[in-house]
Amino acid sequence: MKAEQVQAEESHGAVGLKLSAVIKLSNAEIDCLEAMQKKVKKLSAGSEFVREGDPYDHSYIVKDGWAIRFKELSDGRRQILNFVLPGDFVGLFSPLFELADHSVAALTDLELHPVDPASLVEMFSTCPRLGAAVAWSAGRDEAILSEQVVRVGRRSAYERTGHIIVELLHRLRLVGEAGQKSFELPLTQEILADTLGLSIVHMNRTLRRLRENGLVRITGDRVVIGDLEELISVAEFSPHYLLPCPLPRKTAATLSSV
Amino acid sequence: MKAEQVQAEESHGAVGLKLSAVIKLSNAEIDCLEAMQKKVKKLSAGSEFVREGDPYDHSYIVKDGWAIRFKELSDGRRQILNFVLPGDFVGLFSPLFELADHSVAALTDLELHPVDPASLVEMFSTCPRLGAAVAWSAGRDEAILSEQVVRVGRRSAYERTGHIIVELLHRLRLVGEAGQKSFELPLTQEILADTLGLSIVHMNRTLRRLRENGLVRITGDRVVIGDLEELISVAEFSPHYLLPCPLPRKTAATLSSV
DNA sequence: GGGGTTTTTTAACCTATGCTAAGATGGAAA
DNA sequence: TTTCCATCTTAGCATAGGTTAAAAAACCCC
Repeated sequence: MKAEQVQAEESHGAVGLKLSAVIKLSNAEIDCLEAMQKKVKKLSAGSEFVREGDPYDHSYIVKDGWAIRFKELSDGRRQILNFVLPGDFVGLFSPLFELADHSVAALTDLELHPVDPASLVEMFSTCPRLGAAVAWSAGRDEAILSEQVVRVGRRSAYERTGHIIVELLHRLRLVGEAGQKSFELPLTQEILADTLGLSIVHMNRTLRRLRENGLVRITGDRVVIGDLEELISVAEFSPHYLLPCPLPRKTAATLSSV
Repeated sequence: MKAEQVQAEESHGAVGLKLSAVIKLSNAEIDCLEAMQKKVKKLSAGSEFVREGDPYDHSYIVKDGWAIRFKELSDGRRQILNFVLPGDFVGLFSPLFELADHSVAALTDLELHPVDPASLVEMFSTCPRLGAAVAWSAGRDEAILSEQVVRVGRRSAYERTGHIIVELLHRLRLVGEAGQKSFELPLTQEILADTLGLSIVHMNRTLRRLRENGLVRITGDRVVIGDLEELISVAEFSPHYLLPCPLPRKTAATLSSV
Protein backbone atom coordinates (compact mmCIF):
# COMPACT_ATOMS: atom_id res chain seq x y z
CA MET A 1 0.00 0.00 0.00
CA LYS A 2 2.83 2.40 0.85
CA ALA A 3 4.57 1.73 -2.44
CA GLU A 4 1.36 2.31 -4.33
CA GLN A 5 0.77 5.60 -2.54
CA VAL A 6 4.20 6.88 -3.39
CA GLN A 7 3.87 5.93 -7.02
CA ALA A 8 0.52 7.66 -7.18
CA GLU A 9 2.04 10.83 -5.77
CA GLU A 10 4.82 10.79 -8.31
CA SER A 11 2.27 10.42 -11.07
CA HIS A 12 -0.02 13.24 -9.95
CA GLY A 13 -2.90 11.22 -8.72
CA ALA A 14 -4.66 8.19 -10.03
CA VAL A 15 -5.69 10.09 -13.13
CA GLY A 16 -2.06 10.96 -13.76
CA LEU A 17 -1.12 7.33 -13.46
CA LYS A 18 -3.78 6.37 -15.93
CA LEU A 19 -3.05 9.06 -18.50
CA SER A 20 0.70 8.63 -18.29
CA ALA A 21 0.16 5.12 -19.58
CA VAL A 22 -1.06 6.74 -22.79
CA ILE A 23 1.27 9.68 -23.24
CA LYS A 24 4.51 10.61 -21.57
CA LEU A 25 3.45 13.72 -19.67
CA SER A 26 5.47 16.87 -20.32
CA ASN A 27 5.97 19.46 -17.60
CA ALA A 28 3.34 21.73 -19.10
CA GLU A 29 0.90 18.85 -19.21
CA ILE A 30 1.65 17.95 -15.63
CA ASP A 31 0.96 21.53 -14.60
CA CYS A 32 -2.30 21.48 -16.49
CA LEU A 33 -3.31 18.22 -14.83
CA GLU A 34 -2.39 19.55 -11.42
CA ALA A 35 -4.40 22.70 -12.03
CA MET A 36 -7.49 20.57 -12.52
CA GLN A 37 -6.87 18.84 -9.20
CA LYS A 38 -6.69 21.90 -6.96
CA LYS A 39 -10.11 21.65 -5.37
CA VAL A 40 -11.24 18.61 -3.43
CA LYS A 41 -14.80 17.72 -2.54
CA LYS A 42 -15.45 15.01 0.01
CA LEU A 43 -18.58 12.90 0.06
CA SER A 44 -19.56 10.11 2.37
CA ALA A 45 -20.52 6.62 1.34
CA GLY A 46 -24.03 6.35 -0.02
CA SER A 47 -24.50 9.93 -1.12
CA GLU A 48 -26.08 10.31 -4.52
CA PHE A 49 -24.29 13.27 -6.01
CA VAL A 50 -25.71 13.18 -9.53
CA ARG A 51 -29.38 12.41 -9.92
CA GLU A 52 -31.06 11.39 -13.17
CA GLY A 53 -33.19 14.22 -14.51
CA ASP A 54 -31.50 16.94 -12.48
CA PRO A 55 -29.53 19.67 -14.18
CA TYR A 56 -25.85 18.97 -14.43
CA ASP A 57 -23.29 21.24 -12.92
CA HIS A 58 -19.74 19.98 -12.74
CA SER A 59 -17.55 17.34 -14.18
CA TYR A 60 -15.33 15.51 -11.70
CA ILE A 61 -12.14 13.56 -11.50
CA VAL A 62 -12.20 10.83 -8.85
CA LYS A 63 -9.27 11.18 -6.48
CA ASP A 64 -10.13 8.29 -4.22
CA GLY A 65 -12.98 5.87 -3.56
CA TRP A 66 -15.58 4.00 -5.58
CA ALA A 67 -18.88 5.13 -7.07
CA ILE A 68 -21.57 3.68 -9.32
CA ARG A 69 -23.35 5.11 -12.32
CA PHE A 70 -26.87 3.68 -12.49
CA LYS A 71 -30.47 3.98 -13.60
CA GLU A 72 -33.64 2.98 -11.82
CA LEU A 73 -37.06 1.90 -13.07
CA SER A 74 -40.24 3.02 -11.39
CA ASP A 75 -40.82 -0.32 -9.66
CA GLY A 76 -37.41 -0.26 -8.00
CA ARG A 77 -35.41 -2.34 -10.43
CA ARG A 78 -31.93 -0.86 -10.69
CA GLN A 79 -29.24 -1.34 -13.30
CA ILE A 80 -25.72 -0.26 -12.57
CA LEU A 81 -24.00 0.91 -15.73
CA ASN A 82 -20.43 0.96 -14.54
CA PHE A 83 -18.18 1.34 -11.56
CA VAL A 84 -16.33 4.62 -11.17
CA LEU A 85 -12.83 4.08 -9.81
CA PRO A 86 -9.97 6.36 -8.76
CA GLY A 87 -8.63 8.24 -11.75
CA ASP A 88 -11.94 8.09 -13.62
CA PHE A 89 -13.87 11.07 -14.95
CA VAL A 90 -17.51 11.59 -14.04
CA GLY A 91 -19.73 13.51 -16.43
CA LEU A 92 -16.98 14.64 -18.77
CA PHE A 93 -19.53 15.44 -21.46
CA SER A 94 -22.13 16.71 -19.06
CA PRO A 95 -21.63 20.40 -19.87
CA LEU A 96 -23.15 19.53 -23.25
CA PHE A 97 -26.36 18.27 -21.72
CA GLU A 98 -29.12 20.01 -19.90
CA LEU A 99 -30.06 17.14 -17.62
CA ALA A 100 -28.34 14.05 -16.28
CA ASP A 101 -29.45 10.86 -17.99
CA HIS A 102 -28.37 8.66 -15.08
CA SER A 103 -27.50 8.90 -11.41
CA VAL A 104 -24.16 8.58 -9.67
CA ALA A 105 -23.69 7.52 -6.06
CA ALA A 106 -20.69 7.05 -3.79
CA LEU A 107 -20.12 3.45 -2.72
CA THR A 108 -17.38 4.41 -0.30
CA ASP A 109 -16.34 7.72 1.15
CA LEU A 110 -15.26 9.64 -1.89
CA GLU A 111 -12.81 12.38 -2.79
CA LEU A 112 -13.54 14.25 -5.99
CA HIS A 113 -11.85 17.04 -7.89
CA PRO A 114 -14.56 19.27 -9.37
CA VAL A 115 -13.54 20.43 -12.82
CA ASP A 116 -15.31 23.36 -14.35
CA PRO A 117 -16.18 23.33 -18.05
CA ALA A 118 -14.10 26.38 -18.87
CA SER A 119 -10.86 24.83 -17.65
CA LEU A 120 -11.66 21.66 -19.56
CA VAL A 121 -12.12 23.58 -22.78
CA GLU A 122 -8.93 25.46 -22.08
CA MET A 123 -7.09 22.22 -21.44
CA PHE A 124 -8.17 20.84 -24.80
CA SER A 125 -6.85 23.88 -26.61
CA THR A 126 -3.63 24.54 -24.68
CA CYS A 127 -2.60 20.93 -24.11
CA PRO A 128 -4.00 19.02 -27.08
CA ARG A 129 -1.98 15.91 -26.37
CA LEU A 130 -3.34 15.82 -22.84
CA GLY A 131 -6.76 16.46 -24.34
CA ALA A 132 -6.27 13.46 -26.57
CA ALA A 133 -5.36 11.34 -23.57
CA VAL A 134 -8.51 12.49 -21.80
CA ALA A 135 -10.52 11.70 -24.92
CA TRP A 136 -8.85 8.28 -24.95
CA SER A 137 -10.11 7.80 -21.42
CA ALA A 138 -13.61 8.73 -22.54
CA GLY A 139 -13.38 6.29 -25.42
CA ARG A 140 -12.20 3.58 -23.07
CA ASP A 141 -15.17 4.25 -20.79
CA GLU A 142 -17.40 3.69 -23.76
CA ALA A 143 -15.59 0.45 -24.56
CA ILE A 144 -16.16 -0.65 -20.97
CA LEU A 145 -19.84 0.11 -21.37
CA SER A 146 -19.93 -1.92 -24.57
CA GLU A 147 -18.40 -4.85 -22.80
CA GLN A 148 -21.07 -4.43 -20.13
CA VAL A 149 -23.74 -4.81 -22.80
CA VAL A 150 -22.20 -8.08 -23.96
CA ARG A 151 -21.79 -9.32 -20.41
CA VAL A 152 -25.37 -8.73 -19.52
CA GLY A 153 -26.85 -9.60 -22.91
CA ARG A 154 -25.03 -12.74 -23.91
CA ARG A 155 -23.05 -14.26 -21.06
CA SER A 156 -24.27 -16.67 -18.38
CA ALA A 157 -24.31 -15.60 -14.75
CA TYR A 158 -21.13 -17.58 -14.12
CA GLU A 159 -19.32 -16.02 -17.08
CA ARG A 160 -20.55 -12.52 -16.24
CA THR A 161 -19.25 -12.71 -12.74
CA GLY A 162 -15.86 -14.00 -13.75
CA HIS A 163 -15.62 -11.42 -16.48
CA ILE A 164 -16.27 -8.39 -14.33
CA ILE A 165 -13.83 -9.55 -11.70
CA VAL A 166 -11.05 -9.76 -14.25
CA GLU A 167 -12.07 -6.40 -15.66
CA LEU A 168 -11.87 -4.78 -12.26
CA LEU A 169 -8.49 -6.39 -11.65
CA HIS A 170 -7.14 -4.79 -14.81
CA ARG A 171 -8.68 -1.38 -14.20
CA LEU A 172 -7.47 -1.22 -10.62
CA ARG A 173 -3.97 -2.35 -11.50
CA LEU A 174 -3.62 0.57 -13.89
CA VAL A 175 -4.13 3.02 -11.05
CA GLY A 176 -2.02 1.08 -8.57
CA GLU A 177 -4.92 -0.25 -6.53
CA ALA A 178 -4.66 -3.98 -7.16
CA GLY A 179 -2.06 -6.66 -6.62
CA GLN A 180 -1.36 -9.44 -9.08
CA LYS A 181 -4.40 -11.47 -8.12
CA SER A 182 -6.33 -9.60 -5.48
CA PHE A 183 -7.95 -6.29 -4.67
CA GLU A 184 -10.37 -4.53 -2.32
CA LEU A 185 -13.98 -4.80 -3.46
CA PRO A 186 -16.00 -2.38 -1.34
CA LEU A 187 -19.47 -3.51 -2.32
CA THR A 188 -22.28 -5.84 -1.38
CA GLN A 189 -23.63 -8.75 -3.35
CA GLU A 190 -26.71 -6.66 -4.02
CA ILE A 191 -24.57 -4.10 -5.85
CA LEU A 192 -22.88 -6.83 -7.84
CA ALA A 193 -26.28 -8.32 -8.70
CA ASP A 194 -27.56 -4.96 -9.93
CA THR A 195 -24.44 -4.59 -12.03
CA LEU A 196 -24.75 -7.98 -13.66
CA GLY A 197 -28.51 -8.00 -14.08
CA LEU A 198 -29.04 -10.88 -11.65
CA SER A 199 -31.13 -11.43 -8.52
CA ILE A 200 -29.33 -11.27 -5.19
CA VAL A 201 -29.97 -14.93 -4.56
CA HIS A 202 -28.57 -16.04 -7.87
CA MET A 203 -25.60 -13.73 -7.41
CA ASN A 204 -24.87 -15.55 -4.17
CA ARG A 205 -25.24 -18.98 -5.80
CA THR A 206 -22.89 -17.92 -8.57
CA LEU A 207 -20.23 -16.63 -6.20
CA ARG A 208 -20.45 -19.89 -4.28
CA ARG A 209 -19.87 -21.83 -7.47
CA LEU A 210 -16.83 -19.72 -8.33
CA ARG A 211 -15.51 -20.29 -4.82
CA GLU A 212 -16.16 -24.03 -4.91
CA ASN A 213 -14.34 -24.27 -8.22
CA GLY A 214 -11.35 -22.48 -6.72
CA LEU A 215 -11.53 -19.57 -9.13
CA VAL A 216 -12.40 -16.65 -6.87
CA ARG A 217 -12.81 -16.15 -3.17
CA ILE A 218 -14.52 -13.05 -1.79
CA THR A 219 -14.07 -12.51 1.93
CA GLY A 220 -15.29 -9.37 3.59
CA ASP A 221 -14.40 -6.75 1.05
CA ARG A 222 -11.42 -8.42 -0.51
CA VAL A 223 -11.29 -10.50 -3.70
CA VAL A 224 -8.62 -13.13 -4.11
CA ILE A 225 -8.37 -14.86 -7.45
CA GLY A 226 -7.45 -18.51 -7.09
CA ASP A 227 -6.87 -19.43 -10.71
CA LEU A 228 -6.57 -16.40 -12.94
CA GLU A 229 -5.87 -18.29 -16.14
CA GLU A 230 -8.91 -20.47 -15.73
CA LEU A 231 -11.04 -17.47 -14.81
CA ILE A 232 -9.95 -15.61 -17.93
CA SER A 233 -10.71 -18.65 -20.00
CA VAL A 234 -14.12 -19.30 -18.44
CA ALA A 235 -15.11 -15.66 -18.86
CA GLU A 236 -13.58 -15.43 -22.33
CA PHE A 237 -11.92 -12.25 -21.16
CA SER A 238 -9.75 -10.28 -23.50
CA PRO A 239 -8.11 -7.17 -22.06
CA HIS A 240 -7.60 -5.26 -25.28
CA TYR A 241 -10.53 -2.89 -24.68
CA LEU A 242 -8.90 -1.73 -21.46
CA LEU A 243 -5.29 -1.45 -22.45
CA PRO A 244 -3.57 1.87 -22.55
CA CYS A 245 -2.08 1.90 -26.01
CA PRO A 246 0.25 4.78 -26.59
CA LEU A 247 -1.41 7.10 -29.11
CA PRO A 248 -1.13 5.74 -32.64
CA ARG A 249 1.61 7.48 -34.58
CA LYS A 250 -0.69 9.10 -37.07
CA THR A 251 -2.81 10.65 -34.37
CA ALA A 252 0.18 11.94 -32.45
CA ALA A 253 1.48 13.57 -35.62
CA THR A 254 -1.85 15.20 -36.33
CA LEU A 255 -2.13 16.59 -32.85
CA SER A 256 1.38 17.91 -32.54
CA SER A 257 0.77 19.96 -35.68
CA VAL A 258 -1.83 22.02 -33.82
CA MET B 1 -40.38 10.47 -48.82
CA LYS B 2 -39.92 13.34 -51.22
CA ALA B 3 -40.51 15.94 -48.55
CA GLU B 4 -38.00 14.24 -46.28
CA GLN B 5 -35.40 14.18 -49.03
CA VAL B 6 -35.75 17.86 -49.68
CA GLN B 7 -35.50 18.73 -46.02
CA ALA B 8 -32.39 16.60 -45.70
CA GLU B 9 -30.80 18.42 -48.61
CA GLU B 10 -31.51 21.78 -47.09
CA SER B 11 -29.94 20.65 -43.86
CA HIS B 12 -26.78 19.23 -45.39
CA GLY B 13 -27.44 15.57 -44.92
CA ALA B 14 -28.84 13.57 -42.08
CA VAL B 15 -25.96 14.64 -39.88
CA GLY B 16 -26.78 18.27 -40.62
CA LEU B 17 -30.37 17.67 -39.62
CA LYS B 18 -29.27 16.09 -36.39
CA LEU B 19 -26.70 18.71 -35.42
CA SER B 20 -28.89 21.63 -36.37
CA ALA B 21 -31.27 20.46 -33.69
CA VAL B 22 -28.50 21.32 -31.22
CA ILE B 23 -27.01 24.50 -32.62
CA LYS B 24 -28.20 26.86 -35.30
CA LEU B 25 -25.54 26.30 -37.96
CA SER B 26 -23.69 29.35 -39.19
CA ASN B 27 -22.44 29.57 -42.76
CA ALA B 28 -18.90 28.78 -41.71
CA GLU B 29 -20.13 25.75 -39.82
CA ILE B 30 -22.17 24.59 -42.78
CA ASP B 31 -19.08 24.84 -44.96
CA CYS B 32 -17.10 22.85 -42.44
CA LEU B 33 -19.79 20.18 -42.31
CA GLU B 34 -19.98 20.04 -46.09
CA ALA B 35 -16.22 19.69 -46.32
CA MET B 36 -16.43 16.54 -44.25
CA GLN B 37 -19.02 15.10 -46.62
CA LYS B 38 -17.11 15.41 -49.87
CA LYS B 39 -16.11 11.79 -50.28
CA VAL B 40 -18.65 8.98 -50.46
CA LYS B 41 -17.94 5.31 -49.96
CA LYS B 42 -20.57 2.76 -50.93
CA LEU B 43 -20.88 -0.63 -49.31
CA SER B 44 -23.34 -3.38 -49.96
CA ALA B 45 -25.58 -4.98 -47.37
CA GLY B 46 -23.80 -7.50 -45.19
CA SER B 47 -20.28 -6.17 -45.55
CA GLU B 48 -18.33 -6.00 -42.33
CA PHE B 49 -16.30 -2.83 -42.69
CA VAL B 50 -14.81 -2.64 -39.20
CA ARG B 51 -13.62 -5.84 -37.60
CA GLU B 52 -12.86 -6.28 -33.92
CA GLY B 53 -9.13 -6.54 -33.36
CA ASP B 54 -8.15 -5.00 -36.68
CA PRO B 55 -6.32 -1.69 -36.81
CA TYR B 56 -8.62 1.28 -37.23
CA ASP B 57 -8.27 3.61 -40.13
CA HIS B 58 -11.09 6.08 -40.68
CA SER B 59 -13.99 7.60 -38.91
CA TYR B 60 -17.21 7.81 -40.90
CA ILE B 61 -20.41 9.75 -41.09
CA VAL B 62 -23.36 7.66 -42.27
CA LYS B 63 -25.05 9.28 -45.24
CA ASP B 64 -27.65 6.62 -45.83
CA GLY B 65 -28.52 3.11 -44.71
CA TRP B 66 -28.35 1.09 -41.50
CA ALA B 67 -25.44 -0.70 -39.81
CA ILE B 68 -24.83 -2.55 -36.56
CA ARG B 69 -22.01 -2.32 -34.06
CA PHE B 70 -21.51 -5.72 -32.44
CA LYS B 71 -19.27 -8.19 -30.67
CA GLU B 72 -19.07 -11.95 -30.98
CA LEU B 73 -18.04 -14.69 -28.59
CA SER B 74 -16.03 -17.67 -29.71
CA ASP B 75 -19.02 -20.03 -29.71
CA GLY B 76 -20.99 -17.84 -32.06
CA ARG B 77 -23.06 -15.86 -29.58
CA ARG B 78 -23.40 -12.32 -30.85
CA GLN B 79 -24.41 -9.14 -29.05
CA ILE B 80 -25.36 -6.10 -31.04
CA LEU B 81 -24.37 -2.95 -29.19
CA ASN B 82 -26.33 -0.40 -31.17
CA PHE B 83 -27.82 0.40 -34.51
CA VAL B 84 -26.04 2.95 -36.66
CA LEU B 85 -28.50 5.17 -38.52
CA PRO B 86 -28.20 7.94 -41.09
CA GLY B 87 -26.49 10.95 -39.56
CA ASP B 88 -24.57 8.88 -37.04
CA PHE B 89 -20.81 8.81 -36.61
CA VAL B 90 -18.87 5.56 -36.68
CA GLY B 91 -15.60 5.35 -34.81
CA LEU B 92 -15.36 9.02 -33.92
CA PHE B 93 -12.76 8.24 -31.24
CA SER B 94 -11.08 5.51 -33.20
CA PRO B 95 -8.00 7.56 -34.11
CA LEU B 96 -7.15 7.36 -30.42
CA PHE B 97 -7.08 3.58 -30.43
CA GLU B 98 -4.79 1.12 -32.04
CA LEU B 99 -7.35 -1.62 -32.62
CA ALA B 100 -11.10 -1.79 -32.97
CA ASP B 101 -12.83 -3.14 -29.89
CA HIS B 102 -15.93 -4.19 -31.81
CA SER B 103 -17.09 -4.89 -35.35
CA VAL B 104 -19.39 -2.88 -37.58
CA ALA B 105 -21.43 -4.34 -40.44
CA ALA B 106 -23.82 -2.90 -43.00
CA LEU B 107 -27.40 -4.10 -42.62
CA THR B 108 -28.51 -2.44 -45.84
CA ASP B 109 -26.59 -0.99 -48.72
CA LEU B 110 -24.69 1.83 -47.11
CA GLU B 111 -23.31 5.20 -48.07
CA LEU B 112 -20.57 6.56 -45.84
CA HIS B 113 -18.53 9.73 -45.74
CA PRO B 114 -15.00 8.83 -44.67
CA VAL B 115 -13.61 11.51 -42.37
CA ASP B 116 -9.91 11.64 -41.78
CA PRO B 117 -8.58 12.42 -38.32
CA ALA B 118 -6.77 15.58 -39.37
CA SER B 119 -9.92 17.26 -40.62
CA LEU B 120 -11.74 16.26 -37.46
CA VAL B 121 -9.07 17.86 -35.29
CA GLU B 122 -9.17 20.93 -37.50
CA MET B 123 -12.95 21.08 -37.21
CA PHE B 124 -12.74 21.06 -33.43
CA SER B 125 -10.32 23.98 -33.41
CA THR B 126 -11.78 26.13 -36.18
CA CYS B 127 -15.47 25.52 -35.48
CA PRO B 128 -15.66 24.88 -31.73
CA ARG B 129 -19.42 25.20 -31.59
CA LEU B 130 -19.75 22.59 -34.31
CA GLY B 131 -17.22 20.54 -32.40
CA ALA B 132 -19.41 20.82 -29.33
CA ALA B 133 -22.39 19.62 -31.32
CA VAL B 134 -20.38 16.64 -32.55
CA ALA B 135 -19.29 15.94 -28.98
CA TRP B 136 -22.95 16.18 -27.98
CA SER B 137 -23.68 13.51 -30.56
CA ALA B 138 -20.95 11.32 -29.07
CA GLY B 139 -22.38 11.85 -25.59
CA ARG B 140 -25.82 10.95 -26.85
CA ASP B 141 -24.44 7.75 -28.38
CA GLU B 142 -23.09 6.87 -24.96
CA ALA B 143 -26.48 7.61 -23.41
CA ILE B 144 -28.06 5.27 -25.96
CA LEU B 145 -25.57 2.60 -24.99
CA SER B 146 -26.42 3.13 -21.31
CA GLU B 147 -30.07 2.66 -22.06
CA GLN B 148 -29.14 -0.54 -23.89
CA VAL B 149 -27.50 -1.83 -20.71
CA VAL B 150 -30.69 -1.19 -18.76
CA ARG B 151 -32.84 -2.72 -21.45
CA VAL B 152 -30.88 -5.91 -21.56
CA GLY B 153 -30.04 -6.07 -17.87
CA ARG B 154 -33.31 -5.22 -16.17
CA ARG B 155 -36.24 -5.24 -18.56
CA SER B 156 -38.38 -8.21 -19.59
CA ALA B 157 -38.41 -9.37 -23.19
CA TYR B 158 -41.71 -7.63 -23.75
CA GLU B 159 -40.51 -4.36 -22.27
CA ARG B 160 -37.19 -4.51 -24.11
CA THR B 161 -38.85 -4.92 -27.44
CA GLY B 162 -41.31 -2.10 -26.91
CA HIS B 163 -38.54 0.11 -25.64
CA ILE B 164 -36.23 -0.24 -28.59
CA ILE B 165 -39.04 0.33 -31.05
CA VAL B 166 -39.87 3.65 -29.44
CA GLU B 167 -36.19 4.55 -29.30
CA LEU B 168 -35.80 3.87 -33.01
CA LEU B 169 -38.90 5.92 -33.74
CA HIS B 170 -37.36 8.89 -31.97
CA ARG B 171 -33.94 8.54 -33.49
CA LEU B 172 -35.30 8.16 -37.00
CA ARG B 173 -37.68 11.08 -36.67
CA LEU B 174 -34.78 13.36 -35.85
CA VAL B 175 -33.20 12.64 -39.22
CA GLY B 176 -36.45 12.72 -41.13
CA GLU B 177 -36.72 8.98 -41.64
CA ALA B 178 -39.82 8.14 -39.62
CA GLY B 179 -43.45 9.18 -39.67
CA GLN B 180 -45.50 9.81 -36.56
CA LYS B 181 -46.03 6.15 -35.80
CA SER B 182 -44.23 4.10 -38.39
CA PHE B 183 -40.85 3.56 -40.04
CA GLU B 184 -38.84 1.18 -42.18
CA LEU B 185 -37.07 -1.50 -40.18
CA PRO B 186 -34.63 -3.23 -42.50
CA LEU B 187 -33.68 -6.16 -40.31
CA THR B 188 -34.56 -9.73 -39.45
CA GLN B 189 -35.87 -11.07 -36.17
CA GLU B 190 -32.48 -12.66 -35.66
CA ILE B 191 -30.85 -9.22 -35.65
CA LEU B 192 -33.44 -7.92 -33.22
CA ALA B 193 -32.88 -10.95 -30.99
CA ASP B 194 -29.11 -10.36 -30.96
CA THR B 195 -29.76 -6.75 -30.07
CA LEU B 196 -32.04 -7.51 -27.18
CA GLY B 197 -30.18 -10.54 -25.82
CA LEU B 198 -32.98 -12.97 -26.65
CA SER B 199 -33.26 -16.21 -28.60
CA ILE B 200 -34.82 -16.01 -32.05
CA VAL B 201 -37.78 -18.08 -30.94
CA HIS B 202 -38.53 -15.91 -27.97
CA MET B 203 -38.10 -12.80 -30.08
CA ASN B 204 -40.80 -14.14 -32.35
CA ARG B 205 -43.11 -14.98 -29.44
CA THR B 206 -42.62 -11.50 -28.04
CA LEU B 207 -43.39 -9.76 -31.32
CA ARG B 208 -46.52 -11.86 -31.62
CA ARG B 209 -47.62 -10.75 -28.19
CA LEU B 210 -47.06 -7.09 -29.06
CA ARG B 211 -49.06 -7.62 -32.25
CA GLU B 212 -51.88 -9.43 -30.48
CA ASN B 213 -52.10 -6.63 -27.96
CA GLY B 214 -52.39 -4.11 -30.75
CA LEU B 215 -49.21 -2.27 -29.77
CA VAL B 216 -46.93 -2.89 -32.73
CA ARG B 217 -47.27 -4.59 -36.08
CA ILE B 218 -44.19 -5.50 -38.12
CA THR B 219 -44.91 -6.47 -41.70
CA GLY B 220 -42.14 -7.09 -44.15
CA ASP B 221 -39.68 -4.40 -43.22
CA ARG B 222 -42.10 -1.81 -41.93
CA VAL B 223 -43.08 -1.11 -38.32
CA VAL B 224 -46.46 0.38 -37.55
CA ILE B 225 -47.19 1.34 -33.99
CA GLY B 226 -50.79 0.71 -33.05
CA ASP B 227 -50.90 2.35 -29.65
CA LEU B 228 -47.92 4.57 -29.00
CA GLU B 229 -49.03 5.81 -25.59
CA GLU B 230 -49.54 2.31 -24.30
CA LEU B 231 -46.24 1.21 -25.79
CA ILE B 232 -44.37 4.03 -24.10
CA SER B 233 -46.05 3.18 -20.83
CA VAL B 234 -45.39 -0.56 -21.06
CA ALA B 235 -41.75 0.05 -21.94
CA GLU B 236 -41.38 2.84 -19.41
CA PHE B 237 -39.79 4.86 -22.13
CA SER B 238 -38.57 8.35 -21.44
CA PRO B 239 -37.06 10.22 -24.41
CA HIS B 240 -34.90 12.62 -22.49
CA TYR B 241 -31.67 10.75 -23.22
CA LEU B 242 -32.28 11.22 -26.95
CA LEU B 243 -33.50 14.75 -27.13
CA PRO B 244 -31.49 17.41 -28.82
CA CYS B 245 -31.27 20.09 -26.19
CA PRO B 246 -29.81 23.30 -27.44
CA LEU B 247 -26.44 23.73 -25.76
CA PRO B 248 -26.81 24.95 -22.19
CA ARG B 249 -26.16 28.67 -21.95
CA LYS B 250 -23.07 28.33 -19.79
CA THR B 251 -21.43 25.97 -22.22
CA ALA B 252 -22.23 28.13 -25.21
CA ALA B 253 -20.68 31.11 -23.44
CA THR B 254 -17.55 29.17 -22.60
CA LEU B 255 -17.12 27.98 -26.16
CA SER B 256 -17.72 31.26 -27.87
CA SER B 257 -14.92 32.75 -25.79
CA VAL B 258 -12.41 30.53 -27.57
C1' DG C 1 -20.61 -6.50 24.82
C1' DG C 2 -25.70 -6.43 23.71
C1' DG C 3 -29.39 -5.30 20.59
C1' DG C 4 -30.54 -3.97 16.11
C1' DT C 5 -29.62 -3.70 11.27
C1' DT C 6 -27.64 -5.18 7.13
C1' DT C 7 -25.71 -8.79 4.53
C1' DT C 8 -25.00 -13.50 3.38
C1' DT C 9 -26.50 -18.09 2.82
C1' DT C 10 -29.54 -21.93 1.92
C1' DA C 11 -33.78 -24.31 0.63
C1' DA C 12 -37.98 -25.04 -2.04
C1' DC C 13 -40.49 -23.84 -5.56
C1' DC C 14 -41.79 -21.17 -9.90
C1' DT C 15 -41.51 -18.91 -14.44
C1' DA C 16 -39.51 -16.47 -18.22
C1' DT C 17 -36.86 -17.63 -21.53
C1' DG C 18 -33.88 -21.08 -24.01
C1' DC C 19 -33.57 -25.15 -27.08
C1' DT C 20 -34.96 -28.56 -30.61
C1' DA C 21 -37.53 -29.62 -34.27
C1' DA C 22 -40.47 -29.12 -38.11
C1' DG C 23 -43.75 -27.01 -41.05
C1' DA C 24 -45.19 -22.59 -43.48
C1' DT C 25 -44.10 -18.54 -46.03
C1' DG C 26 -41.85 -15.66 -49.12
C1' DG C 27 -38.61 -13.86 -52.07
C1' DA C 28 -34.78 -14.62 -55.49
C1' DA C 29 -32.90 -17.01 -59.12
C1' DA C 30 -33.15 -19.80 -63.18
C1' DT D 1 -43.09 -21.99 -63.28
C1' DT D 2 -40.18 -24.53 -60.19
C1' DT D 3 -36.56 -24.75 -56.93
C1' DC D 4 -34.00 -23.10 -53.28
C1' DC D 5 -32.74 -20.72 -49.29
C1' DA D 6 -33.56 -17.63 -45.76
C1' DT D 7 -36.87 -16.23 -42.59
C1' DC D 8 -40.83 -16.74 -39.79
C1' DT D 9 -43.92 -19.33 -36.93
C1' DT D 10 -45.55 -22.69 -33.75
C1' DA D 11 -45.29 -26.60 -30.54
C1' DG D 12 -43.28 -29.19 -26.78
C1' DC D 13 -40.02 -29.66 -23.58
C1' DA D 14 -35.78 -28.14 -20.65
C1' DT D 15 -33.40 -25.05 -17.56
C1' DA D 16 -31.11 -20.89 -15.90
C1' DG D 17 -32.30 -17.82 -13.11
C1' DG D 18 -36.21 -15.48 -10.28
C1' DT D 19 -39.00 -15.42 -5.94
C1' DT D 20 -40.19 -16.16 -1.23
C1' DA D 21 -38.88 -17.19 3.16
C1' DA D 22 -36.08 -17.81 6.97
C1' DA D 23 -31.85 -18.84 9.45
C1' DA D 24 -26.98 -17.58 10.16
C1' DA D 25 -23.33 -14.40 10.11
C1' DA D 26 -21.33 -10.00 10.08
C1' DC D 27 -21.38 -5.41 11.18
C1' DC D 28 -22.71 -1.24 13.86
C1' DC D 29 -23.83 1.77 17.35
C1' DC D 30 -24.56 2.72 22.06
